[in-house]
Amino acid sequence: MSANTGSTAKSLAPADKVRKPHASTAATRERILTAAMSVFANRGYNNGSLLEIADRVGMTHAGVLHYFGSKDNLLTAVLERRDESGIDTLEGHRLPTGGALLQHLVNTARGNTERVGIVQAYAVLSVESVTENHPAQQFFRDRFSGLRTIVADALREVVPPTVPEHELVRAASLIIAMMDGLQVQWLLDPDTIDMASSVEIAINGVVAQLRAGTTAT
Amino acid sequence: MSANTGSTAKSLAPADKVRKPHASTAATRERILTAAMSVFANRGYNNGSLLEIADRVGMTHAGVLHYFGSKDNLLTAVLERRDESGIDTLEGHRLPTGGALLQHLVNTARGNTERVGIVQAYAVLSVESVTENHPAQQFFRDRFSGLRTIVADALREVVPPTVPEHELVRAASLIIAMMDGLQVQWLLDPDTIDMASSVEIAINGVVAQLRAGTTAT
DNA sequence: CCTACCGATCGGTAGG
DNA sequence: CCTACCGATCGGTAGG
Repeated sequence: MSANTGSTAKSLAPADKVRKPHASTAATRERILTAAMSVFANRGYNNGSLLEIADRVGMTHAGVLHYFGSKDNLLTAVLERRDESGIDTLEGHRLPTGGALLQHLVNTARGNTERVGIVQAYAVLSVESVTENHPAQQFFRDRFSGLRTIVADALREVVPPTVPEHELVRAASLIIAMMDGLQVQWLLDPDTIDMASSVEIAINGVVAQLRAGTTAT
Repeated sequence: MSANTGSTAKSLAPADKVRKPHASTAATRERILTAAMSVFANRGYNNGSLLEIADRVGMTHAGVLHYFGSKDNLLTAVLERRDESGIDTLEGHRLPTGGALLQHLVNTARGNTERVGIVQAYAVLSVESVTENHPAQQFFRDRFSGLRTIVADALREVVPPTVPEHELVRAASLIIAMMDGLQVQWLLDPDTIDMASSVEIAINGVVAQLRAGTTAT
């Protein structure tokens, strides 16, 4: 309502229409997304409230709904943001392949140590998604499926071509499972879990096992 | 209040007081616990309601509170029940050690395939516990800590004595993390994840790595 | 174990 | 982006 300016992206002809009504809708949406990510991380989706999110941004909960329509939509938007945890970068942006991707996973685990909020958001939301009628269920199903493919592809490049496909996929799911499970232990006990080196050791171990072809009982 | 008797364990003299008012307090508590486990599994703790639990048992939510005092207490009681998932048997009962315990883990993973409810309850509640002020936070911190010790002890028996303690604990945390993470992927995609054989392969891999002493970078 | 009730909170809508 | 409001739900208590 009041005469806000705040130009951010779109270049407008000087005195075009009403001369920038708000502090840029896009920027406000970003602030809401950041707050929402944090609240969902700390409380979970069901237990996190629009009021708490709104308070952090300095508006009412109706204001938040004005920007995202519903709580479900807000969650979806949070999950689809690309800037999140390193492991998420796996999907959107350009990604390394082969050994470089495996190294990227280790780097991600290391970097995640300084991103508790994001780690916790994904840990909490991914598991919460298995509950009834959770709006993020399909998102995480697809995400795990995509991750498995990417990691399996990377493994393929660093092991003998004789290793069968299903072993690559299984190894990939094990690596992803291990990273996710470690995050939970680390969140509960940050001092006794060393995510970075554990992930590194585990990945090296999986690769070594695949190379040795000793994956049977 | 009213004259309850409810003989279940304690042997009472035949015509002692009022002669069986209810269907045994202990039995009712059990029925509530079973319902609560199921509801918490399907909805999580915060989102699961006393009303839904009460409905399954056929009473009002006030009735449930009569037996457990508060929702928090009910959760605690659910978590402390011993009959749950195999991996929980790890704490209470007599347990195998060494290779037999590792085999027990594999059997547990296999058996869990037919206990979706229990698996989901532990998966959901353990991760939900990392959120703010969650009543089960200490429970799961202790649980992970205890599991790490038990698995590390088992590993010690099957690898060379030269393997340092901290590597055993790290390997233990990796095994536990992997099992937990796999459960989430399996819950979302039961057909593409083979928990039993994956766990078996992973444990064998960890042991092989420890024996080979190649756990470094 | 129920009826009755309370205060609190929640997501969403109207309507500007 | 707010005020004002709604219906729904929730955990817990009183008081039997």
